[in-house]
Amino acid sequence: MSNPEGSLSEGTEYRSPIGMTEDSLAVMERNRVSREPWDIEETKPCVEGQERGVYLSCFDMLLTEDATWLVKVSEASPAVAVPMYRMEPQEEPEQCPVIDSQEHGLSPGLEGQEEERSLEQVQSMVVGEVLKDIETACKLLNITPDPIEWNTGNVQKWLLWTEHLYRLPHAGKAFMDQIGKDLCAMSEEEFRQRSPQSAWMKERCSVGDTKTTAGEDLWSEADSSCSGQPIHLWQFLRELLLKPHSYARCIRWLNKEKGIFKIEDSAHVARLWGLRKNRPAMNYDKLSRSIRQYYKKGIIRKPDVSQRLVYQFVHPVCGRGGGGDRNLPNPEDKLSHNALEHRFKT
DNA sequence: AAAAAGGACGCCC
DNA sequence: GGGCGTCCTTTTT
Repeated sequence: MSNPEGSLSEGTEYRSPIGMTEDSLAVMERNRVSREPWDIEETKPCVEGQERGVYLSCFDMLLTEDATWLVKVSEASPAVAVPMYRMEPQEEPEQCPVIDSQEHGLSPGLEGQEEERSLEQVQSMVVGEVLKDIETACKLLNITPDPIEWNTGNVQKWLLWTEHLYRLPHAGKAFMDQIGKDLCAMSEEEFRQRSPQSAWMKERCSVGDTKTTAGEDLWSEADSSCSGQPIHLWQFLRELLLKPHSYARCIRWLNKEKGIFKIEDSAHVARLWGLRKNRPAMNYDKLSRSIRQYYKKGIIRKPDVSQRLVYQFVHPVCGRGGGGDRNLPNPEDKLSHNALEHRFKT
């Protein structure tokens, strides 16, 4: 039984089972690469960087911001609280309750425990994905993932990358001649003093209005719509597929290499598409009609063995992150990606 | 019942 | 004209 048409008024937020809005999820998800979630062990070296506190790092820009969003959401829905101080990967998550049920006047039942687990998973995902992003960025920049080893050139590279990624004002001069060790030793206050403009930008991102489409806007900015063109449905689907820890519940790869994906929750995907296009009456019937238009154009097709809600990108293309997450020819995408690589690899 | 397929028409860029 | 969004009928799962 799907959502009756038109029942979702404009601006209505989809609330996931764990109590987070789509917007907050979307913000969490920005700029990540498309590797599978849950495997955070491999990026352990980066955790050291976090502990040392590289304040103008991807970690800071993403993690602190994400954590703030998480907290904001938790404030809006008291049933779910994600304390900021619990963002580190836990060695024994079972013993580290995320929800302080006493503080929030809730008695921990089976449902509560399940929510706790979900939240722990979300936290691990956020941390894991951020760490992966850092690792990926470092690979792309050809620098070590451990900031303590960065020389001045590495630091400037990282700054340039971060500024570009988050559209921050140029802050490189403020950190001229700084080596990674300096950055790691820097307190947040020192960082703010050194680059008040960037600090302000960060603040502004954190204080977004969760009730509006702020999250959506930020998300859009960082994704397909940065070209200025209205997003295509196939691009949107790809975006969702690239963010499995957010959207795997509604759409996921069956065979990433072949571009085969399954829509697990047609109503949800349609709702997201409707939100993105500001079409509150969007439903799967209409969305699927648009997908079927792609058959003739050779963009999406039904897989050889046709299954309900399973489609296939006709031209899966491997891309960034080495995970084969590019699925369609997109000249603009490719250009910008190549330009980025060229710009930062030197 | 939900999904799939595709025709038809309208709207907006 | 392209890319949907909407509505529709028929067929399949």
